[in-house]
Amino acid sequence: MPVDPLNGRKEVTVSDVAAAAKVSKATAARVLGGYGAASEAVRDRVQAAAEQLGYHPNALAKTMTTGRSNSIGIIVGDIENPFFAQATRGAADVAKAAGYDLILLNSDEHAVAEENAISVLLAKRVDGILVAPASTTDPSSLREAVERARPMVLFDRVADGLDVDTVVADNLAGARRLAQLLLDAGHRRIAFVSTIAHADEYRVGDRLGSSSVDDRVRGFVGALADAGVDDPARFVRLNARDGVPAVVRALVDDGITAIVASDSLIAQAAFRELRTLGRRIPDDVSLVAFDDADWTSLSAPGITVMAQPIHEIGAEAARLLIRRIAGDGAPTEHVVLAQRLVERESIAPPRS
Amino acid sequence: MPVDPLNGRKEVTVSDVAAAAKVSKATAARVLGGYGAASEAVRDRVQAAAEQLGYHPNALAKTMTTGRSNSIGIIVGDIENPFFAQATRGAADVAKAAGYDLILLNSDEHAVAEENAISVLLAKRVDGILVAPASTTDPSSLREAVERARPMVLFDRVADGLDVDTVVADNLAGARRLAQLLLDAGHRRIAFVSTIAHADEYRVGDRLGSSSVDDRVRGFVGALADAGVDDPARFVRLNARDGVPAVVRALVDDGITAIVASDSLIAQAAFRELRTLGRRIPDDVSLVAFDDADWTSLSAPGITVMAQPIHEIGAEAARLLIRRIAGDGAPTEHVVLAQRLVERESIAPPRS
DNA sequence: AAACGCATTGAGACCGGTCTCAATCTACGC
DNA sequence: GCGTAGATTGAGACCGGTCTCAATGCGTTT
Repeated sequence: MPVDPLNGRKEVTVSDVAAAAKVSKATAARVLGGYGAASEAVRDRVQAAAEQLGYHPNALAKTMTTGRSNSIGIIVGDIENPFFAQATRGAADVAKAAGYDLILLNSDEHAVAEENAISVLLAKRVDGILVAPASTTDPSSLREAVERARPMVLFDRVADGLDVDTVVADNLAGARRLAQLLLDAGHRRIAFVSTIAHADEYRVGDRLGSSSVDDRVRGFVGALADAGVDDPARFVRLNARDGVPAVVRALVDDGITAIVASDSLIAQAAFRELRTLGRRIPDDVSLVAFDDADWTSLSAPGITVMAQPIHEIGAEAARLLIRRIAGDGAPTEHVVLAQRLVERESIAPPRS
Repeated sequence: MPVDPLNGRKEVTVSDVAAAAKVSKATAARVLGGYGAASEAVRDRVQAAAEQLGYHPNALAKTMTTGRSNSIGIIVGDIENPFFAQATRGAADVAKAAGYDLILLNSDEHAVAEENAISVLLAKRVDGILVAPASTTDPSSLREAVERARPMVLFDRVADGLDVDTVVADNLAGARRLAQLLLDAGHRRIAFVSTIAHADEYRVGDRLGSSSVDDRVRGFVGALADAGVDDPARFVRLNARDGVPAVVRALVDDGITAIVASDSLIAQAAFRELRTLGRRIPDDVSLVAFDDADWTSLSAPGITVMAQPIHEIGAEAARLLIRRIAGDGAPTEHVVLAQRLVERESIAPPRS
């Protein structure tokens, strides 16, 4: 009867049950593990002994032999971010239905933390890994898992040069549509705001560090260019992490009449700053955003948003991963899910 | 050189490194595991071989021997709920700093799912478990972990009769204060709305299934009673899960002049319903709530809320758990963290 | 009773690391 | 050179389960 080092308490093993049931360890394991063959008499005896002794399986020992842990690792930027909480929930539900649990790690969108998370998960022999990559352009931290042939699926953003499955929302089309709404309302001075880090001011053709933001910017710029707006890239504001309020203030001072916020946190900060500046939405500045956060329907005015199928992104990523774990060797898939426009009251024609 | 069953790929073991470095398996393990003694020459040789062969540790094998997994299980109602996402983030940060990762499972506030989650976590030999219990009054699903002496800390709610550490917010005081604000504004017909399931209408002395809601109701009722309100229990509405809007409608029809929403989701539904009914906040109905959700500061009017220290609840729970894992045998602790009132514009005197 | 086929069972190896303790090595002091 | 003490090393057991295959048991047919 072994001793549990955490507290000296004993965990009952298959061997203990076997001895009590007067069968071999292998037979007891067959009964308790639910594989192989056992006579009804032996089975009853083993199960009675297991219940009597209080046997509980050790999943680690099982994994040691089978190589299967029934765990899936999931690495998100920050679980506190509603986007990741929802995607994680979607993934968790699909995983749970298939008999997997999730090991959760936050990367804070940093490559070092992401690489460390990958190592931890590989050491724990997870069956597969879901990642919202910290970087689209430098996926080096993800290569280890790929090289060790551990199934991996990326969600929300892709990683350039990595041949793995991906599940993202159609940010290009979503951004085009948001921009088009503003253009249709008569706006020409429309800004796009993101917090993403980028070395310089945005130029057409730049590849941004997050493909979801890159797609949004390209959709935005493309729609403006198609509408004949001169040099639309000058309306793109990146690196806003140090202060969305300041960026919004400068934009308003520059005569911007509409803002596309890359996510709901940015939109929230913009909303607050416009309120502070005494600028009315949408009379003075129209505001639209990605993601249908709760507040966007409760603010006055409600904000027109492009809602992502967040839950489904997580769920689909988990489905793909589980198929890979099961041995699916088909070519990699790149799923692009449609976004849904939610029109509210934050768009009006510019004041001119 | 073993074969990985997931894909036939080989993982390098300590034995492989030992052979390459011409030392025993035990010596190679000492170097790679960072324990015991090894000469500098041997150490260099082993590390070079490990790097050359691409050795990666197997955490499961280590746990088999040490009994320590460096994983903490966390069971929340629903990770998509901002409360749990934030608490989880708080826990994850403390855990990570102490060298632990989190295994996340959702209970959906169901005892069966919670019991299953406990079993999964125990099978995986997590070092400890954090739980937001599905039931305060029936903690049977949690007993297994306690009986098997696995460290456990409850957060957000307690479980009656379970001798484990707990971390909760001071909901009693928070509710008294919210109620007092409304009383001070002149309200006497104040309703408290919760979605919690309860067999009958609330009666003073009833023990509700979630201690956080129970505390809120008791604080609410207590404040009203102290203010001389006759039979305040009649203003408590439970079981609103099937339709906060209908509950709000009925309350308004009954001449209720103020509402205390037990959480921000309920407040949100009430806000929408009042808006739909054409009732102005706070002119017609004052509305206050627990939790400082984003939307409560962006709505018009902003909602006065009692903000919980959510992040800190998760973080403190993880700190207590890590102490227990480390062998702390002190009597159980019951931490009650203060809430913070955030006053906005949702309170006005009743119309009379 | 013997032969055959199938089901059941047990012995032993194995997963990949940690731990214990005796054997061996090394450095130092006399 | 010898003895001693401490450092280093290796052999083997062990964690708790799964897997393989030969041995055994059982039922049926000839």
